[in-house]
Amino acid sequence: MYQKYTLASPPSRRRFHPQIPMRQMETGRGVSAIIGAINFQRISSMAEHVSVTQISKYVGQEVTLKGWVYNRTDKGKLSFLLVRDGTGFIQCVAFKGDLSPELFEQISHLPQESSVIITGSVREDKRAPGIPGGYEVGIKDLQVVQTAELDYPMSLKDHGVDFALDNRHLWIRMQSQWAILRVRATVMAATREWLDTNGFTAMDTPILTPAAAEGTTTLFETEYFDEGKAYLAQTGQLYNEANIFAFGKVYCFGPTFRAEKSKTRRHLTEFWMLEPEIAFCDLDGLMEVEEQMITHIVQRVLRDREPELKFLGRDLSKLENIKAPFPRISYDDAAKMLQDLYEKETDPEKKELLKFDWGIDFGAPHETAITQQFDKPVFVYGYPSAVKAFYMEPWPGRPEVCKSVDLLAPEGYGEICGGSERMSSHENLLARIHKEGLPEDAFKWYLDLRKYGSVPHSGFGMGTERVTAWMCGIEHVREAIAFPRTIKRVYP
RNA sequence: UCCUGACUAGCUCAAUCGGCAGAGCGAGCGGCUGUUAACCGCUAGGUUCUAGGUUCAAGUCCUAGGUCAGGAGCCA
Repeated sequence: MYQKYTLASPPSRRRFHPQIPMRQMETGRGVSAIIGAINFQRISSMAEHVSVTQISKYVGQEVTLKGWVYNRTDKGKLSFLLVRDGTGFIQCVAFKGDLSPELFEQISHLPQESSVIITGSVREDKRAPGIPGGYEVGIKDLQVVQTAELDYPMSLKDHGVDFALDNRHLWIRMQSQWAILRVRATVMAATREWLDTNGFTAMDTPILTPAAAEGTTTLFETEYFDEGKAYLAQTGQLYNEANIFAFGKVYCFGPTFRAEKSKTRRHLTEFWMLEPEIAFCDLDGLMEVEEQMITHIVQRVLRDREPELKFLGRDLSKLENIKAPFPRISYDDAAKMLQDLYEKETDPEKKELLKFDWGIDFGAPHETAITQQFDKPVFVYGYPSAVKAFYMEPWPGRPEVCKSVDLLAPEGYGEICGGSERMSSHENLLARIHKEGLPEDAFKWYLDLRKYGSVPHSGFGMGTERVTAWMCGIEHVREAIAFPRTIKRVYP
């Protein structure tokens, strides 16, 4: 089952347009010309231009809003416009008695998505819908910049996934999608803010890379002049390991590409990954960094995006709780926990999904089962080396296990961060590269890092869309990025 | 790549055993001073994914193909 998208749209009527010369209206083919006309002339006698986010500061004052008609409801001598300006949604009310007959007629026939400049007085009114809502503007004047065409496709009520995504360029105007993408922006800003104020240097790592960094995943390939093939980066980590020996603590934050044919609600082929890397840092130190940073992100989203989260119906109490420290369990303990859960499960279908043997990686049902035992994100550390990347430091005294750690978000959101302490010995790394059958030449520079002042160091990757989806309580990561790229979609 | 399912009006969906193609929303026109996806009346809107087949008769049954979704695997 999949959640339907609820979208609002107004009744839309248009009988005449006073700002278009009659001569143009009368020509047969003139309709599209009329609709397409843009009027940006009459911007005089306007009050101060304010944004919807700031509207509470202007109660009792006359202001000007610039935005788009998101919805319209007519009620006799009243016309309610729900106007969005990019920063929020606010109700604007036209009362026939306050306006010229021509202007009221025009307002009460404005099509959805028409661009407008509105002047009016701000008042508090609990009935007024919007984000944040509770305020409305009594219209004194309204200028139509463009009367939108009548066939705006993102209509009211439910839309299927395919239709919504085909119209993603318009869908992002809708309240739910707008709210999600605002949260995303705040997640990203909070991430950078925490890192920048905690001694990290922002480094950009290459997007075009010579070969598979981890030697496992499928990569997007492209021609590279006379040098043969280049590949779109799946991680900046190896470069960041070089960067820390120059800058100590670094991070990269950019697009990442995975050509695997993953087809789930947690995967995109192009997503934005944050990757911090830290010198003189072991696995315990890494977990501290992760929990501090995640705590900061969650608390700042709560502070700055409460109206958006409330609109999305997010249970804020589930997020208010997210504060360091987070519980830490070993892979061994997680395996025991899964065994107990397996034995307790009575539903045969669910029982089958929980089946687990030491040595395998967690599947989605396993992650979900583990995180359901906690009301905070949980660290699972010490995975079997066989299921993790070649560069991870072996656990002292237990070579079959490595110093890796995944951070699993609650409520079934699963892995949001994956990291490890990196192998710091030249000898061990070289041996592992040989064992994996990786080309030693390609890793010469990476091996050099272990020769000239090697230190214990650690780092992790965080999936922006997964964190955003968790913050918003939405089902699928494709809504947590403006233009998602999935196995079946590169349009729009 | 594998498993499962869906495809009918612009959108979301109905259509009983194989028997006249339907509704809500959206669009157009009209009504209403507090609407929240308003409500009420009227109007327009269809190559039922494609190609074959069975049948007096196919949206419905059969075959092949297409598109999309959910899940698995892989990963952040």
